[in-house]
Amino acid sequence: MGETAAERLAQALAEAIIAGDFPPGKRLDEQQLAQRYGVSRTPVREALRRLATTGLIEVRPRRGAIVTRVTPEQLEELFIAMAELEATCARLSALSMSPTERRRLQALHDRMGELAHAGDAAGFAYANDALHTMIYAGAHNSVLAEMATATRRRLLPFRRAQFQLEGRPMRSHAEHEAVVAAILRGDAQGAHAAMLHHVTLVEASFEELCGDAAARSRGKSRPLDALT
Amino acid sequence: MGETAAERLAQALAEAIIAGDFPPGKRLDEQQLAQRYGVSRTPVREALRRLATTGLIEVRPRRGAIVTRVTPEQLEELFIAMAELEATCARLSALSMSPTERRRLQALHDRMGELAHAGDAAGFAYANDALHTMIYAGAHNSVLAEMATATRRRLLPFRRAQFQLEGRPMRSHAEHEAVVAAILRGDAQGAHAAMLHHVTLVEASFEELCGDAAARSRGKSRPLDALT
DNA sequence: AGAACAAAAATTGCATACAATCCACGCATT
DNA sequence: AATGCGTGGATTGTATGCAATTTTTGTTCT
Repeated sequence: MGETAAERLAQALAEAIIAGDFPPGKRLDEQQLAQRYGVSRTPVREALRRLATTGLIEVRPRRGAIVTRVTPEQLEELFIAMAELEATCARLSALSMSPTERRRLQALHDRMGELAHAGDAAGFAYANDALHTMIYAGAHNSVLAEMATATRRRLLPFRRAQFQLEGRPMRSHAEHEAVVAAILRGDAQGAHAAMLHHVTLVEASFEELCGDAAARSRGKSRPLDALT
Repeated sequence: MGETAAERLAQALAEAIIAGDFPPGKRLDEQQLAQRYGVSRTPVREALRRLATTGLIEVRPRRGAIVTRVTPEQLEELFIAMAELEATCARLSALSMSPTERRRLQALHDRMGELAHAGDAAGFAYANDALHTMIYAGAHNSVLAEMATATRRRLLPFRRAQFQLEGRPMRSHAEHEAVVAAILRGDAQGAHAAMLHHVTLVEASFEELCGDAAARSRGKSRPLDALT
């Protein structure tokens, strides 16, 4: 038990929410959660406050906590923010990645090509995370990296089923090609543009996956569920 | 007392830290703070956790909270992150500001020119915040705006005395000119570049203000104090 | 004298008790 | 019948007590 109970609880709750055990808008009763996880209300409260800072839940003073209802508009903003953050990291990576980092980036990208060809969606998804994380790190700025990973985590519920789309890994790989090539040749503007393009296509693919539910309900601002 | 005690405490502590009442590295004793503010340890704990998420303090499990010691390297990263965030907002503003927003931006910029000429450093500093906030808003992305304001807040202790530098408002105004002009003419790349340039110069001006303490101690990673 | 170990003191984390606020339901009034 | 108000229940916010862990201090041995 190296960590504190509140920390573990926050992790467990985050996973539960992402997994969809608690639907958006669900009220999170402190006493109930305390019983369910076998602790007192104090660490539950601390975990809730912590989750609130990640945007997963909202706590209104004296009115309890609820799982965040994310409207299509907010989702769009999140995707755009992630695109801009990743594009910025890609630009900085093009400028300041070390030779070693560039070699590793190339190696991972090549391996992802094999995975895409082999049709290994799960493996590709895992490696995809590593690739993006590598680009965050290559920017050599922990503040930006932290923001990017946080935003990525926040979008995770909506990107989960992404790579089950037929042919998505192959297309992703092709888009990565432009990003990686630009970074490797030190083309800052090119890396920025290519990454922006890539994430935009990922978002488009997401809307396609939803059966365009997001687009159709755009005007009504109906909150969305995560993909299960 | 509409708000909760923890909320008020967090605000009070943040102001105290920014004002320099608690120097970086200072240990924040829960009991001590509880007595000092006339509440129990519980809201103190909650306030500390909340401040930790803003980066103002650090809480190590079972080892208490300390005011964050920010090294020159971290400060550099914060400045760069802010520059990139603001540049991104400027780029998006160039693309998507409404005519009304553009008019208001122009008006504020003009007014700041008068303030700079009049030598009203305090007024200029206040309007400066409004200008940057306006550009965050013009990006029409609350996620990015939130990140930018948070980073700006976090750098506040180090930018406080900025505009007392002789001639800084005039130079700032000239740099803003390029940013505002690019936004108004819808020049995305130009707005991005101009804003990046501006914030970089602000950072340079900060280092000058420190008597180059930051630059000189770069190799030793000695934490910095805020500007009082 | 300095280092290593042990016990005590202090501080944080968690549990429980109490107080304040919000919400729902019911009743009275218009 | 609908709206406003009041009371009771439920839920969150705060205080305090206890357990666990860290830090300090004192002692002893090299």
